[in-house]
Amino acid sequence: MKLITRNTDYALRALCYIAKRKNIVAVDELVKKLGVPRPFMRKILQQLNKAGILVSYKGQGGGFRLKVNPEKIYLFQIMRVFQGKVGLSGCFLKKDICPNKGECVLRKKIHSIEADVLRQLKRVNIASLV
Amino acid sequence: MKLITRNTDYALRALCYIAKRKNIVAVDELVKKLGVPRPFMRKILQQLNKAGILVSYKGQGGGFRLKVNPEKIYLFQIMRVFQGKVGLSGCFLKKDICPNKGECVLRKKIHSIEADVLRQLKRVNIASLV
DNA sequence: TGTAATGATACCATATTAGTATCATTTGTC
DNA sequence: GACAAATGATACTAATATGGTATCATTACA
Ligand code: FES
Ligand code: FES
Repeated sequence: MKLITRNTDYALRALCYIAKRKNIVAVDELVKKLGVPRPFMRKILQQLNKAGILVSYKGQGGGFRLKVNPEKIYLFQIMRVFQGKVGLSGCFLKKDICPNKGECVLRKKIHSIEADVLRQLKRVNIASLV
Repeated sequence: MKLITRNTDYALRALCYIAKRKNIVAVDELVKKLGVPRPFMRKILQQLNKAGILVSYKGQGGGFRLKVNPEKIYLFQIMRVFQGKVGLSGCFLKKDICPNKGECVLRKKIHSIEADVLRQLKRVNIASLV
């Protein structure tokens, strides 16, 4: 079981690098510095752009920069982009139409743990990683 | 992203049921009560048996019972049986031989979050779910 | 207008998860 | 002892998620 997948991890490193450089950074530079396969890196950056975390510039001299301050980009956000929402572990029984949902202790406990994990992930920002 | 997979979930429910019944329970009974596919349920129970969480009895009147008190069976253990260790999200860069390992802030942060998740998972026992 | 960059999209490979099928072994009951 | 009722072991299949490639379109600077 892993909390963080590869694309989240790469994304984090890319963001950290871009945050340090404080400038527009092109894919090629990131690829060289981080050793991630170029097409994969491109895809990841494009996703971050779509998610509103990066801003992209096309054409010569183009690349990516952070859209907001690194203090305002949270681990939580990045994970959501690449790994979807946390907390989908609903009732698997009876095709998710469990009548028991309201009182189920298991469900409640798991939810509270998930909530706690989220709270932590929301506290880690890119600035704190640089 | 889901913290808990299906087999962990089924296992938990099965364990809760067995804990309540305080008796030897056969697969057929669990299948009827929980609505989980029979062969899948069997596989799960066998894994729990191997993991030392259940004890099995063969032959007529056979089935499964808890090996230890439900207070001493933790969510953490069950997850480990079906989902492996938590915390494998090491450095994906450079084929896991990152020279940077010692000082990497990202790594440290993630580790501390993982440790926290584990701490919580270790606190939830089957008795508290029944 | 050429070229250096990203955008969009479709595709492929591998791993993990979810589930099935089958036969062997043990054990209580007649 | 024979038989049936249970689990043990193991191998297989299907679906989904992850990790990654390939290709062409679009934009914008020089
Ligand atoms: S049994 Fe359905 S939500 Fe818990
Ligand atoms: S960069 Fe390798 S462990 Fe963080």
